[in-house]
Amino acid sequence: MQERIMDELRVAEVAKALANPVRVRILSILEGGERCGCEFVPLLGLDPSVVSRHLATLQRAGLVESRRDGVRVLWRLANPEIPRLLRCLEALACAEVPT
Amino acid sequence: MQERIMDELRVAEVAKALANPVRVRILSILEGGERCGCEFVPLLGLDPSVVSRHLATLQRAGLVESRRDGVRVLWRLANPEIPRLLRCLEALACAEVPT
DNA sequence: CCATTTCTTGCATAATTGTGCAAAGATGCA
DNA sequence: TGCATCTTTGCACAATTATGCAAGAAATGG
Repeated sequence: MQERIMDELRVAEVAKALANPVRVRILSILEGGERCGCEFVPLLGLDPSVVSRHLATLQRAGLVESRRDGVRVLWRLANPEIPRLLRCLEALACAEVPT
Repeated sequence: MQERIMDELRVAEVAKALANPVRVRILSILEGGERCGCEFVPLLGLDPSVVSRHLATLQRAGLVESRRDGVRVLWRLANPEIPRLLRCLEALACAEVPT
């Protein structure tokens, strides 16, 4: 019961990290491999500060990891299960036709 | 490219519906089968209006469906893939230990 | 040390979300 | 019709989120 609640909190936390189109896009880009943070700025058309915060949100949720390479920070998916999760969400996103 | 954006919007919409512990709990309860809306009130300890809104949110995302049975409304999962999605999220929720 | 590039943080602001109470709707039954 | 039960909606309020600008921090190279 208590663990149920914790479970649902953590699941909701992960889902919250996915609950934004920009962050979904970031993850799907990272499916292609490691990327420098600055690469996302032109790709997403957002301020660097905004990109930084989205990446931090994904990191807090445990979905991405980073390493520094000189001035740059390189980002990658933190878990090989993430593509499966994205496919799962896409399947439901396409299936949904609520009336 | 355009479809990419639509895709990410819809994925984020579905994720947004999952981005709340109460709604995750509702879905996991519905994994056990159809339930009357009023059953959730004592289970979740929330006002009936709040329960109604959470169910409406899940319905808008295409995750649950309902049918009326007299004065009651019975709810069920709208897609058999939802348990798989929940297991996927749980796996990531447990795996995450961000430092 | 200074300049450059990349990244993060501190505001401020607009928009969204979660909640409960009260009231209104919907349905069935006496 | 009137009542009881279940559900939804209108309103208000607190909390959270997304965004951009400006400023600061980190690393590199001259």
